[in-house]
Amino acid sequence: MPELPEVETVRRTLKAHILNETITSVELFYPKMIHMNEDQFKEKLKGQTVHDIKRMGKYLIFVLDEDALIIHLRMEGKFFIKENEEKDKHEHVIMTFKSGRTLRYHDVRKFGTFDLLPLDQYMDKAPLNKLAREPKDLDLHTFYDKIKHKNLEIKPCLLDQTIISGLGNIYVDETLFHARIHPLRKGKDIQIEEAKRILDAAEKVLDEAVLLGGTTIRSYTSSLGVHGRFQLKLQVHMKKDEPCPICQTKIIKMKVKGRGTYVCPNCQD
DNA sequence: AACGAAACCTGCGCGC
DNA sequence: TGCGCGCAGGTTTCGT
Repeated sequence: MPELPEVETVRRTLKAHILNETITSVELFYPKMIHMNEDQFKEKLKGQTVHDIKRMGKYLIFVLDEDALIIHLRMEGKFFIKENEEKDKHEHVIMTFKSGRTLRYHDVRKFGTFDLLPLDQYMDKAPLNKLAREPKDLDLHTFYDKIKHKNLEIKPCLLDQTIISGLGNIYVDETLFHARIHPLRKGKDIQIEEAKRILDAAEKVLDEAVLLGGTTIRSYTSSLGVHGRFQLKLQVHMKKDEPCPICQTKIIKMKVKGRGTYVCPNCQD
């Protein structure tokens, strides 16, 4: 669920709360989510201070003294800041700071990932080295060159973070609706003018969603208690059988490469 | 190389 | 009430 706007919202909220905090200890309850030795992970983090929190696509980057902690929330990852409270069943990483406060990583599905890499290397290694730019920074021709030979449908192209970053299932549906492009169109059949419409629509959709604090579709609490409001602006996603806001045709739900996909069969072609 | 499918997980809502 | 099943979805891994 967290796509670029939700991750950006988490970034801003987290930064306001834990900037300049120094890590005194780390507890790890699901070691599979880090991609290194558990003891090394804890030892390296200990003593480092959070100097900045950045974001690239859907990744959060904690800038520490020596290392970058690169976090992907995947489907359901979220953070909470607590004092001494008891550990929740779904908290998999707990960082304790000098102030006594703790940062809890909570993830029911356990899909999230943490990677710790030296500051001078993290851009050149997985998971960030192949990440594409996000819509506002992506050059039209760079984007067009990556899709123009693809036999793959445009929707999965847009979900591919090495082609364009930041979009997930919700915002791809919204982007294609605004661009008036059907999700089943092949990448190679997209004209450059249409590619421009897609980039413009993606930028606009993401910008507005960031302004509204992202989308909260699930009923349970979001990261740090922040609730987004963009769900109120969704045009097609989750709108099966409702009238298209432009032409009143019923929105249909279909599967595209296994993903639930909402489309106005009249506006998008 | 390029694509498809399965895997990673858990909770929820459904039909029976 | 309880059970099994499909579904949800971002990304990696494995297979073709």
